[in-house]
This record gives sequence, structure tokens and C-alpha cells, in this order.
Amino acid sequence: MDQRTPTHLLGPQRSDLSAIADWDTSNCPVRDVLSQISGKWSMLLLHALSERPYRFGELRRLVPDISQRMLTQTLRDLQRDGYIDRTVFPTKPPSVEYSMTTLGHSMFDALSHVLSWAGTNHAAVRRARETFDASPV
Amino acid sequence: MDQRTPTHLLGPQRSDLSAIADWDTSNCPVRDVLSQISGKWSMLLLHALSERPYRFGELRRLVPDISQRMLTQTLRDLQRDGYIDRTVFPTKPPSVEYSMTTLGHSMFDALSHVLSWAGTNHAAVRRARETFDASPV
DNA sequence: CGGCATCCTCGACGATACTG
DNA sequence: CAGTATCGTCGAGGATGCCG
Repeated sequence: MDQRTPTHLLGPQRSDLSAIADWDTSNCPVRDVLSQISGKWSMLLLHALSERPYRFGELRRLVPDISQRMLTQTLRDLQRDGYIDRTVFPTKPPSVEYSMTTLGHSMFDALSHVLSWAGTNHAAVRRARETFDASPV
Repeated sequence: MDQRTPTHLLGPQRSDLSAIADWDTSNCPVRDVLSQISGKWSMLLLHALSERPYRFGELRRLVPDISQRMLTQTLRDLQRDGYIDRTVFPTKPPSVEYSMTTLGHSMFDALSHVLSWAGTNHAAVRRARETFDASPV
């Protein structure tokens, strides 16, 4: 095969690129999963909830520039995919707590590789960008 | 701190969530990097090029449902960020080869953790989704 | 062959107001 | 407090045609 560790972008068991063709979002596992966590706020919320559970209002204050429409919707999507749990406490007024599931934690662990890469190599990317923009070859 | 390996979503050296506030795309390293590779076609092309270099037309045939406008643009963006190289051979008619850089390979290695997670856990996510949709609590 | 220029669609996301 | 409903914007991406 190949020694480059290029993984299952395709299917679980195929590593050839012969049939990339028919992979729209609906039948490609990778795109199906990633399309949900690549939203504007998903990673921010996942990061927060990876530390400890938060209530709706707490998350709002943590991320002041998120509209509450998107906060609601993003949390719902993350819950739908099984990454976070939503617990309602029948207090008065009601309070709702969001917490990360086991599935969510395992996903975030994988994601953290990319996040830390980004933190480490951000400068290199910015330099590459500047170089490229300087000489529009 | 914390033992959960939640990484530098924030800044290079801070692991508190106290100031998530002022992180728009422009001053958050993670979002700055990820916004470029989370495009519709970026990962597909990165995956292909992680195996071997390809020419423009080859990539078109590999991914038939990409418009050639987006192929050009995505390749340009990846080149701009330093992930791939663009080599023009002055043949007649001209041919252009795209190949992954060292930076690109190191980034793709980090990304591969997420890709393989997606491949492994796609079924679990789909099940969670069905369960959620079944009972709109 | 490997593009670039133009026009258009459509869905993600924002702003605002109202509710149990 | 934790949402839902409605309307509006804006840009990613698609379709088509031309060029060195």
C-alpha cells in the first residue's frame, strides 16, 4: 500500500482513490461527521464542554458574540450527533445543563491533535500566506 | 490545570476559558487555520495529494463532481497556506503538478486522527442521530 | 491543458421580538 | 432562564463561457 498513513477518508477499509467519485456528503463517513463539527461555533462549544458541564446562560456569557439562535441550534446539533447531553432541572425558572458524552470526549480527543497542530504551526501558516501574497507568481 | 488534554483552542499559552470572548476568526489561531481546511473540497484534495502528486486534470477526474472553479480556488488556497506546491512544466500544452509540502504532510497527519475517528465512529453517530430524531423530547 | 471572469442560487448565520 | 419564530444578509459554491 503506502507508508504515508493516509487514512480512511474514503471508506473504512479502502485506501485506494479509485472511487472518490461518488462521495457526496451523504455517503462519505468523514464528510458526514465533519460537516457537523465544522460549523462556526461547534469547536468553541465542544472545547468549553470538554472541560466541564455548562448551563445555557453560562455558555452565552463565555461566548458573547454568539447569537442565541445559533447557540441553541449548535447545541441541538451536537446533542443530535451524540456528542453532548442536555439535562433539564425542573427548577423555577428552569435551568438546563449541557455536558459532554463519552462519544463526545473521544471525538474531541481526536480533534485535539488538529487544534494543537494549529496552535503550534499558526505562525508558519501565516508566514506562508504572506510570502504567497507578496509574490503573486 | 486539567487532565483532559483540552488544547490550545484559545491561545498558544492559555488554557482558561476566561476570554473566549474576543476570538473572531482573525485572532484565533485555530479558527484561522481550520477555516481554510474545512471547505467542502479541501480534505478530499489533501487526502489525494497526501498519497502522491497529481496534475490538475487528474484531480478533476478523481473528483468529478467538483466544479473546476472550486478546484482552482481550493488548490490556490491550500498553496497559499503552504500545504501544497504548484509546479508548472513548460510543455506544450502546459501541464501543472500539485504536490504536498512538508508542512502539509504534518498537518494532514494531525488531521488523520479525526478522519480515522470519523471512519470508526460514523455508525455510532448515525445511530445517535436516529435515536434523537425518533423521540423529539 | 489549465485556467479566469461573470452571473446566480441557496443555506449558514445574524438581529430582533415574543413566550412558558 | 432558556428557549422559539420571523425576517434579512452575505458569501461559499455551482454553471457557463472565453482564453493563452
